Amino acid sequence: MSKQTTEMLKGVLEGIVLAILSSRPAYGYEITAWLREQGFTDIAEGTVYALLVRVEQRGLVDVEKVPSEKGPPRKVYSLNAQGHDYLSEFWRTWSFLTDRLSQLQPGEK
Amino acid sequence: MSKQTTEMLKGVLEGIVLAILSSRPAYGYEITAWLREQGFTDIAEGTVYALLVRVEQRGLVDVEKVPSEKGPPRKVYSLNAQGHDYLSEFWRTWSFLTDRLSQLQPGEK
DNA sequence: CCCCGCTATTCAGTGTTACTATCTACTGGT
DNA sequence: ACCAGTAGATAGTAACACTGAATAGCGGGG
Repeated sequence: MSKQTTEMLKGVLEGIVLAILSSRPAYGYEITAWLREQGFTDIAEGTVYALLVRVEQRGLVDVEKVPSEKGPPRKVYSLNAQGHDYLSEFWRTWSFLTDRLSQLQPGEK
Repeated sequence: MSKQTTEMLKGVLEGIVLAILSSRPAYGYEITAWLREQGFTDIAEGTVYALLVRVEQRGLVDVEKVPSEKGPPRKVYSLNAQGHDYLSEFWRTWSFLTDRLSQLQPGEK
C-alpha cells in the first residue's frame, strides 16, 4: 500500500471499523477479511487487532468470547453506547473534512 | 482540537496544503491563517512549517525567499511538476476513502 | 532608547497510529 | 506426527501533528 494511503488511514481506519461494528458485531479476522474485499488490499492483520485492543481499552466496545469451530475462540466486538457517541463525533469530523476538501478539489475533467 | 480531528488530519493536512499551493504560491504564515479561517481553528503554526519542510525535502515544491515589509523574509512555496503528480495521487486516494466511507455512513436522518 | 506587538520561521520533545514480522493456539485432514 | 487454515497477541519502527519555546525583523509608544 502506498505510504500516502497509510498516513491517510490514521484516524480514519478506526472510524471505519467502528462503523462496521455499529451495523453488526464482528471479530478481528472477519473485519480484516471484509476490509480486503472492499479494496483495502494491504491492511495488515496486526493492525486491526491492535486497533480493536485500543477501542476496547477506551471502553467504546463490548467483547464476548465465542468458541470457534476452527481455531481459537473468537473475540466478538460490538459497539456500546459510548462507542455510538464516539462514532457520531467521528462522522461530524469526517463531514467537516470532506466539505473542506471538496472545495479545494479541482473541477473534475 | 479534538484528538479525533488531530488523528484524522494525518496525511490529509498535507494534501490540503498542497492543494492550496496548486492554485497559488503561498508562505507558511499565510497558509496557517487561511486554514484557521476555514475552520481548522487550532492548527498549530509549528505544524504547518514542519509540513512545508517535509514537502520541500521531498522535492514537491519550489521555494523562493521574498523580503517582507513587516518581519523576516517570507519563504514562498509553489507546487512543481512532481508536486502536481503527487497531488493527483492524493486525490485518487482521497476519492477511494470517501467512496468506502459513504457506503458505511448511515442514512442521514 | 527600549520594550511591546505583529509578522514569520525554526526546533526539540511527545503521543498516537499503522506497519512489519513474528509468535502462540486450536482444529481437522493426511 | 505433521501441516494448512483459522484466530489472536506482541515487540519494534516510521511518520505525523501537537506543544512550547526560541529566534528574528520591523513598527510605534512610553
